[in-house]
Amino acid sequence: MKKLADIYINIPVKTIVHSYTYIIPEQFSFLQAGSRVVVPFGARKMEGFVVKIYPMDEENSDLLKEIVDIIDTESYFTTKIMQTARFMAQFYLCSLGETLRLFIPGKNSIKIRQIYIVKDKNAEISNEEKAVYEYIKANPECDIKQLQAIFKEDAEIIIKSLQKKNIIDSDYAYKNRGKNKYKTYIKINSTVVTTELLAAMTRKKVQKKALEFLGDEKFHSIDELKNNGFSSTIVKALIENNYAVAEEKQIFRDSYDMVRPQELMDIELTDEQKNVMQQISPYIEQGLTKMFLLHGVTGSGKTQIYIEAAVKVLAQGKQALILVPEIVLTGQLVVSLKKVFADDVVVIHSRLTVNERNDAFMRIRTNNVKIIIGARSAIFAPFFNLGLIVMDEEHDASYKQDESPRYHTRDIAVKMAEIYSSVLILGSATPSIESYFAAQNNEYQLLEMPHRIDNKPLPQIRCIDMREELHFGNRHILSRPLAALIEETLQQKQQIIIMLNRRGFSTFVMCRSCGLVMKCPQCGLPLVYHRQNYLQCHHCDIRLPVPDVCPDCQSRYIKFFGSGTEKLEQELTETFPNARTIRLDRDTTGKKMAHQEILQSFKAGRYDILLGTQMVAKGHDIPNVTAVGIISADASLNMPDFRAAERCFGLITQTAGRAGRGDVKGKVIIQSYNPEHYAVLCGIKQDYAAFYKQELYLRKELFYPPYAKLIKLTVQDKVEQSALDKALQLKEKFRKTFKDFSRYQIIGPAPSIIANFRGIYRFNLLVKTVSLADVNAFLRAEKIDIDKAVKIDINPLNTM
DNA sequence: ATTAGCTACGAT
DNA sequence: TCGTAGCTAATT
Repeated sequence: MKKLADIYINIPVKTIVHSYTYIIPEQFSFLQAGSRVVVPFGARKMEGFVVKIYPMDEENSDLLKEIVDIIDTESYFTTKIMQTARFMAQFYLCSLGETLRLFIPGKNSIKIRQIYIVKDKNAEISNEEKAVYEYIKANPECDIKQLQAIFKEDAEIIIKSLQKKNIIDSDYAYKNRGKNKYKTYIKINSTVVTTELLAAMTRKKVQKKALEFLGDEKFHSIDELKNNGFSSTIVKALIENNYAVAEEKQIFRDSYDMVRPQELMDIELTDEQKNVMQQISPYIEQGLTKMFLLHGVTGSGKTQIYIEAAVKVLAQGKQALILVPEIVLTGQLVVSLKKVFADDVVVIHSRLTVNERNDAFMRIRTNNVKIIIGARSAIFAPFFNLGLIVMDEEHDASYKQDESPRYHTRDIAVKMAEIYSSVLILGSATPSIESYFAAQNNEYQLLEMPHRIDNKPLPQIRCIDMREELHFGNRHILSRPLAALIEETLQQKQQIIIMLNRRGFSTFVMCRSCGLVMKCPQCGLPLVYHRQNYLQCHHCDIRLPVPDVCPDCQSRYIKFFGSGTEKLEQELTETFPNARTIRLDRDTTGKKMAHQEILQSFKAGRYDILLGTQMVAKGHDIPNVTAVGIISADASLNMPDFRAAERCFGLITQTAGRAGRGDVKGKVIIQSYNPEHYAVLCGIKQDYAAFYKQELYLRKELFYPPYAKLIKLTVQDKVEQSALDKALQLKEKFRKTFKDFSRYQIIGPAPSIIANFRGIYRFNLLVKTVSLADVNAFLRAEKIDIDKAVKIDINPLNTM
């Protein structure tokens, strides 16, 4: 009897939330849930994911179409992946198709294109259409791109005309996106090549030599033979004479292959580290689900904990996933981990090619690799048996995906720790308020490492009130004390890091005659001036020329205001002409490895001063850095966002933590316009507990996380008023459904930070609730989950 | 995301 | 009255 399959279509569209049912044809009767298939969908063919298989009910089967092809012979999505994807679809209010596609490299397994075929082979064709007709006849799988390349703009018109006359028809062709890479290996055929045979080989000298080389009966690659002086002709002869057998083996592309394992040093753990490991180990050994929050100050040796935990997991024969916020931070970790785990390490991040990613996933799926390092997308790898998830810098905003589905890696990691029965370690020097709160409430077990390794002191921090600097007539970016600290550090041949969290030269451009601020024509945000003489929108990245005169009043009095890293760089080179300065921000790290190279050469001592955006604050360990300057940690305090203080405190603590990692005590200077703000005060004292207490108090007062859960709803429409009206209606419905103001609140509608982007107007509603599930159900009941005019962001990082 | 199908308006 | 652009609804 035939079977049916419920299938989700691989389409990232929120209006399609349910599965579609197809007939499984006889030849594919082996299909299982979790397989990827090709199905007809509307007029097209699409990739689909089988989620359920059941016997066919004869009644309405004639309405159903058949699966046309399969992509996998065995199930691609494991049961555990299915569970994770189901959780995500439920939690983030999107379709299972949308979440499942995250688990395949490149989000599509096949590439589908429309092709044209000749239907009527003997048709009478007019002269102007003849060439196209003949081309399609001669090239059975040609698509619109090929035809356009030859017949230019005529192609489309003629195709339409031919289709209308029923002379040609369209169909869909598809091919696998990933290509496996193979290499030929050969092995001596010992049943044929006996010692007697070798002894009798007098004529084929080179072949004899080659066979002696292959004496160990193991597989050797053709490359290896070539490198040892045996040409491909010899290899061919060996195989033809049946002296050797050949085999194709899949090889895995690995862009980190050049990072070779170094000699392993035995590292003695500190008492703090030992204590932490004692708490973690039992859960790993017994394979239990357990969440830890590892709160360790900068330089306390959290990485060593990750390594030790991974060693323990490997001993259990399981895999360990180590997540870092950004690709660039993988570099250092890869080196540390390769020291210990050699080729058992694989790296995954979004800049890998689809093929590299495919290979990495294959190695993980087949348990060929045990340690997986990666940025947030690595959580979607097909783990064989996952025993440990580490999330380093768990507070970091890059763990949140900014486009649909807007997941937070931490939410998924917590769920996966349950599903895989594994240990989760969230590590940070400045944990997110939510995570620390969860630890206080025993949802996570708190592990504290308050001391630096070897009891190195935390840096000494001084705060400079920039308002006073201005009173003294200092209009520079650098305060006098910071300039003095730089001078002193340079003289001692030590290194300096300076952080200014804004790239570009000036932060806004204004006409001094009429006050017009140059804004992005697409999204309306102020444009930033860059020294290579262009204006750039830091939201949508478009570049515009600098106007000579004001577009409004024609005045030539256009001035640049505010300071970015480019201006800071200029000031530093002017003030310290002998210092070697290097800048690190998104503009200097365009190429794939540039970030790594800049840090490497700074670490190697080829530069004295490293300046840049928050990139300079993250994760690296450079012993000769003894001084750190923070120019604008408090700039974010002026933003109307409830997480502004948390971000400011984190930035100060993280950046200051770069200083004094070697033998000399570090010195840090913070320049501030809000020196009395608690985020700055606690940052200076490096006092997380005090900051947490103060922040928690405010969060409770204002009903923000961790006391409330947030949902941001963005209503968008081409007509401003329609968007606003719709938002107001939604707000009204919410108010009617949730009357308990102490438990359910809705704020807004407020224009989005990019209120008008490409002619679409946006308004935000912010829901604050004690129960995400309740509001979730409400949004489903109101069909907001399938309304393409409303974007839903569960646990948004910013509220604007 | 695509596309088939329908409505409304303009040229013939 | 036909043709086409623009919008909507449906995709098993």
